[in-house]
Amino acid sequence: MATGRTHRPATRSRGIPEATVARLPLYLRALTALSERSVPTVSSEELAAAAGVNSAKLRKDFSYLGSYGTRGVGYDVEYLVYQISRELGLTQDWPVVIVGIGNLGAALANYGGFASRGFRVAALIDADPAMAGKPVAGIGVQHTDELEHIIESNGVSIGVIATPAGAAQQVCDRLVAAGVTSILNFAPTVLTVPDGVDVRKVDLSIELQILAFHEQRKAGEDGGPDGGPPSPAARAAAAAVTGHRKGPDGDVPAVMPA
Amino acid sequence: MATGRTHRPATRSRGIPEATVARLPLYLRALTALSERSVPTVSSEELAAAAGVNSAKLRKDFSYLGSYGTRGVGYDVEYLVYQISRELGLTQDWPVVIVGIGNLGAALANYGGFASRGFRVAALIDADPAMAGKPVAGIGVQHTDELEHIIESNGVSIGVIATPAGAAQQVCDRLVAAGVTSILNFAPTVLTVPDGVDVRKVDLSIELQILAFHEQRKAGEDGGPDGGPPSPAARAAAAAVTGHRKGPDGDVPAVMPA
DNA sequence: AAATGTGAAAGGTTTCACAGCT
DNA sequence: AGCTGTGAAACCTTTCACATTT
Repeated sequence: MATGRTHRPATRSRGIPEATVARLPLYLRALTALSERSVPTVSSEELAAAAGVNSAKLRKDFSYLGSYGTRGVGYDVEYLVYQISRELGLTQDWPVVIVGIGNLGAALANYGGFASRGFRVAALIDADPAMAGKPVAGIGVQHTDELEHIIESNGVSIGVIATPAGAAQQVCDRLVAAGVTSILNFAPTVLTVPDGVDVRKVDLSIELQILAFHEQRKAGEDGGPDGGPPSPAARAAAAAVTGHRKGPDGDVPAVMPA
Repeated sequence: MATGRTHRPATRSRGIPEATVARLPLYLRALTALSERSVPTVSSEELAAAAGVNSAKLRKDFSYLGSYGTRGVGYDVEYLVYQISRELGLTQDWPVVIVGIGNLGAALANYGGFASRGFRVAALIDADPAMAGKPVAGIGVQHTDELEHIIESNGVSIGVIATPAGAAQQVCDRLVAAGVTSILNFAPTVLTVPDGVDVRKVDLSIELQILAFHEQRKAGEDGGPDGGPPSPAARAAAAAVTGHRKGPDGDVPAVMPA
């Protein structure tokens, strides 16, 4: 127990696969661009190319939403924009709070992608009293003390955490207690949340590490049959190598009590 | 043709599944924290809890790396830190360039996660001549003209794109032409790259949209058996609703010519 | 003729459950 | 007794290929 969950089993009622849901925003973006050029219809082949996927996948994805295309013709751009927006819940607008207005928080606040498309930055919150009142992206920063009040009076259900790792779990707990049920976490920590709360994580150093893995493989590729078995040899020797780096991952690591 | 690729088929030689690779950094972070507390060994159960996964998955993941545990005991923390670091290629250091030193680029430059663990910010690059020479995170910003020179003279193989969407493909092309083979893309655009180049994408608005989808489902859940079939009804009516929003996704959308 | 929508096959990932080692 | 390592089962995702519709 106590481990909580991580995703959701899948989706309820209409059962759209999670992998499909994750691609809908991609399609929507490509469609929006087409819509602005007043392109009336698009084939699965064209749209797939614009979204960076293959057409069979796209058609399968759309088939979960319903039959919105016309055989021999393609998809009506405006209609699809509407259907996907609705499916994603973007026809209503979602007030969002951003907690932690450091470099990253400020960047997020200024990011246009929030403002357009259904999301509205309802408040910026920071623990530093010196930040209070300062305008960032045209919005005054409020102190953490106000957190519960802000969430409740604005009916916020989506929170963005851009604090140092050490503060993230605390902030998360307060957000959840105040009624937030979806969290986008930029802090390099595993958040523990009750059932029914969704967490998505964006982690820069993880992405870089994945790239490094593949990069290493590429390098080894022309170097002959190296990169072979890990050779479970000198344990003692290896153990000595490690040595503590201070500040393991940018901020306080704060691993679960568990 | 022209569509390029997106991931890699899987992995070469040792064949570690992609899903496992994506979790190694998570394990590494948890292990590093344990290492700092001088915890000598850890069970799959404990480590899994700290990393936010279940223990069967963790054991399966580790089994692809080799047999690094001791039955009845658990895993040696230091030894595992070393093995995972090595597997991820973090025992060498990777010079990285960040292109686009706006709000986000500056946040990335200041993010400690880069500096620690094998990544070194070799240069910050921006197209704005007014930025040139300004120190950000203790590093002087250089002009885009220098890009090729910087890449080549530093042997950079990993690039981070934090430019507006409209500039991203151009920057990407130049990075690739200069020798970069791994790209972390923060711009909300699909990048087209030649085979052999890896791209990973971090997209704030996509993450938010996925959260909104689930959030919407939650709301419908107590409202009875609503959120039912999409009801493929009035197309004309729906199409009228859309209407262009200016600035579709924060920045110039720049969809592929394709 | 062109392009969708979809069963069925193939491939990948997670979970189970237990044999095997310490 | 305790915990790892792993085949086998269950599940999810992608791709194939083609019947169906306009």
